[in-house]
Amino acid sequence: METVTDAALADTLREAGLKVTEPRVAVLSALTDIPHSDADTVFGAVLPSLPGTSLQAVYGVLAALTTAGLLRKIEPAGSSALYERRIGDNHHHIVCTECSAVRDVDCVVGHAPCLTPSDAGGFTVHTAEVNFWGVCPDCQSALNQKSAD
Amino acid sequence: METVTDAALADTLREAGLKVTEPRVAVLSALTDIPHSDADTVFGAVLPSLPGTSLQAVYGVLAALTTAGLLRKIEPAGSSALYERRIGDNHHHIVCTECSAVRDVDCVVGHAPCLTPSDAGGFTVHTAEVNFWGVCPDCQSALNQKSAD
DNA sequence: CAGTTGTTTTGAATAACTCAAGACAACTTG
DNA sequence: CAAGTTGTCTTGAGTTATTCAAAACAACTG
Repeated sequence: METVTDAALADTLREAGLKVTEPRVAVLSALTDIPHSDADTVFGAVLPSLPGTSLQAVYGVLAALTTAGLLRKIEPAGSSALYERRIGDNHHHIVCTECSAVRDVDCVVGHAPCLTPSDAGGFTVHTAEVNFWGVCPDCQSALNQKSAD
Repeated sequence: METVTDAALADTLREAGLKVTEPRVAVLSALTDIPHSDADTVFGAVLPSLPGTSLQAVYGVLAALTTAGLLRKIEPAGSSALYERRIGDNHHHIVCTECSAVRDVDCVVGHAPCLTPSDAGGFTVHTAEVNFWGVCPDCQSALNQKSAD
């Protein structure tokens, strides 16, 4: 089942004008399974299939794929850099303040007034980023349990 | 002129239930003059008036003041943590992608639909954060000049 | 299949930040 | 106004995420 996807991933890489290498396919595959992963998590995910890989290689691949537009890099305050394959739509993220879990949040379509600041102070605005902070369901349960004791 | 402000800053600290110390007053004063400064910049700003200060002391003061609610800590992707005194209003920031300069952006009052995500996926949303990315006037000029050559 | 270009490996270095223990100063109480 | 207590600052070292550089290596081109 991996192989099927791998061919598609290889095509994706080729279309982006990148050489197809094992580490790159592995990283893409890992991020397909576990989005919002940091470099170390990706490294851990690709290690079984690529025993000779190093963390630095993962950093290199992530940087290359991000530059090529295949990955999106997000850097929530307090966390290390996370990567995801979902690109092209400007969706947002919600981060759990308890466990740092990240989840995608769709932007309300055709309804993005925050993307145009009232006064940009002479800046030319290129992109807008929205991050939400809250508590994920799991941590809510945990907190409720604790307060119930 | 500093002394006048210092008394006010001391009061601010006292009102927040914090002990009034020279490093704290100096840090508050520095951030009044140069907002959106990182720890190192603050350190450089307070060093003349407090020759014996260390960077760690600044980190400690910044953390204490942030916890007390006197400072707001912002962590734009790619930059180190920045601090500002403007708190209480949830204004946003625009960061220059060229020089990392930061500027405040007022939120459109009573007009914050982005603060309520369409689907929070079970998360309890506490706060929303909006960051803009663009090019500051200075860097625009620099870029225009370059392309005109 | 050989060559070129670009990628990965290996090793080390950097920067931002944190932790811990003792010295010290600020507010409180008598 | 002096002494005590509490909390802050100083000093020093350590951690983590990330980046840099050079040599070994593999992928696409013709």
